[in-house]
Parts: sequence; C-alpha cells; structure tokens
Amino acid sequence: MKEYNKILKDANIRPSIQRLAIFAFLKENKIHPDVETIFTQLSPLYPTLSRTTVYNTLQLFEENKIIQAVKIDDDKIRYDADTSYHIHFKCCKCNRIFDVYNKENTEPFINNFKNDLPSGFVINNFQTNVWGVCSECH
Amino acid sequence: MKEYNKILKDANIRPSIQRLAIFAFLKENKIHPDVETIFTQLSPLYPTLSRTTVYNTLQLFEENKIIQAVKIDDDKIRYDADTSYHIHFKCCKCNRIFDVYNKENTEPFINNFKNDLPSGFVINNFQTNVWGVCSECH
DNA sequence: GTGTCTGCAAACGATTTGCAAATTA
DNA sequence: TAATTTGCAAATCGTTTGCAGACAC
Repeated sequence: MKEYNKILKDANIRPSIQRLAIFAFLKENKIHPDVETIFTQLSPLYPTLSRTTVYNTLQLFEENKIIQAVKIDDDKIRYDADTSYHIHFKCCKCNRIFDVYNKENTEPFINNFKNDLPSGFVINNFQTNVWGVCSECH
Repeated sequence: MKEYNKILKDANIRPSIQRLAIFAFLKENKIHPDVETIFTQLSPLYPTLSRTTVYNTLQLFEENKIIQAVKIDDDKIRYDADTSYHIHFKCCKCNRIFDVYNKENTEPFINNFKNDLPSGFVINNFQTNVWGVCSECH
C-alpha cells in the first residue's frame, strides 16, 4: 500500500517488505495482536520472516510513535496502530481488547491531571486500560 | 502490625508471617516494587522466604483487591498497596513511579467513559499510566 | 489429622543478544 | 561497497508449575 509506505517514510523508517507487512497487518487487523500473533499470521505469506524482525520492527514503530504498545496483559505486550485518543477495554474471559472512544469529550482526560503533576515533570505518553467482561462473555 | 492483620483478615486472607511482611513492605515503601525488589529487601529479614511465596502472595492480594498490579514496565509487573484513586507517572530515566492524585476532581475519570462502553460491558478494574521524565532527571 | 501454606527445583515463555548473511542506497 | 536490515540460534529473565515438607486450625 502506497499509503502505508508514506507513513513509514514520514516517520523516517525505511519501508522494507517486512516492515510494510507488519504495519499493514496492524492497520487492517484491529485486534491488538502480540508478537506471536503477528508472526504466525504473516509467516505463511512471508516464509523467511523471523520473530526477531517482528520484535525489531515493533520497537522501531513505537519509538517513532506510529504505533503504541498496549500494556494490558500480565505477560506480553500487545500493539495498536491507532494512535488517536481512545482507551482499551480488555475482556478477561475472551481476552479481546475493545477500543473505546469518548463521544462527549474529545480532549484527552490526561489534561485534567497536568495541574496535579509536580512541576518539571514532562509527559511523553499515557494510556488508560480497563479490565472487565464484555457483553458476549457475560 | 495489628492494623495490617485486620486488613488481611477482612479480605479473607490468613495473615501468615510472610503475607504480613509483604503487605507491610508494600504499605510502608511506596516505591511500586517488583517481585525481585520485594524478595531481596525482605530476604535478609526472613531468610527462608522464597520468590514463589512472593508471587503467590501478590497474586492472592490482587485477587482480593487489597493491592493493585501496575502494568507500566515492559517486562515485569510492579505492585501498589494504595487502592485509592490515583494515576501513575513513570520516569523513563530513573524508572521510579510517582503517584499523582487529582485535586480538582475526586471522581474517577473512568466515569466519563461509562456511557461510551457498549451495553453489557462490566468494568472490574481500570488504570491510567503516564510515561515521561521527572523533574530530577530532566 | 486434614487442609492450607511455603519453598525448592525445574520448566516455561516472552524478549533480547550476538553475529553472519542478505539487502539496499 | 558501506551501511542497514534480516534472521537464526543461544541466552536471559520474569513467571509458573509440581511436589514434598512445614504449618495451622
């Protein structure tokens, strides 16, 4: 996809085959996958793909802020290529993560907390996670 | 401490020596420690203490909601015995976690999101984490 | 005494590292 | 061809598991 190519280039990331494949997978499968899921899904399409490359690529993407690492599981990190403001709801039964967007207030709530931070503290990133049970599992 | 004894009993947790020691450590050292920190700090005082017991105990405490697991590091889980509403700020240079309380609004902001959840979704727990640089490290 | 709790050692699994081959500018 | 990227294998490290001994009601 030309579109993804541009996003990577704009982030100063060379758009290799593997990187484009991983980025496209994240954009087109909003399932907040972990490394293993990405690897096993793409492996048939790119037989030489290695886990190492998936790890390297995700780290590179996160450093350049075109994806976010979702720290919601106990053991592994999951990834999300949607960088617009939203929170994550994890169903503890089916383990799916749902994106929740705030309809009323488009301003990140973290702004409410800026005044409460000690002076001199600089925010790079923030994330809200919710755990519970989804309607299908209840 | 009698006080901690009561908290454990109220949560239906038998207050063994090890459990009391771990709970007291968390209450009196608000450093959001990981398992290894708890273990190495308490080990000299309780020479037979094992990592397994630390893991078991923390899991038990979390299930009974007298502590929370803080998912803010990439690799390990940290723990906090303060269950009042606040958010966590992690300094990416010194790796310390700072508690931030909201002075203006004591109501958990998650309430703003309740209307945005699909119907039938039930919240058990939530957490907001912020990453950045603290004033000392800047 | 019976059920619970503890702790050792081994296993497990996610992630990192070292390095050589392949790729690209 | 020089710098970057990839990918294999081994290592690392946080966490879990199996099980036997210790402890508590």
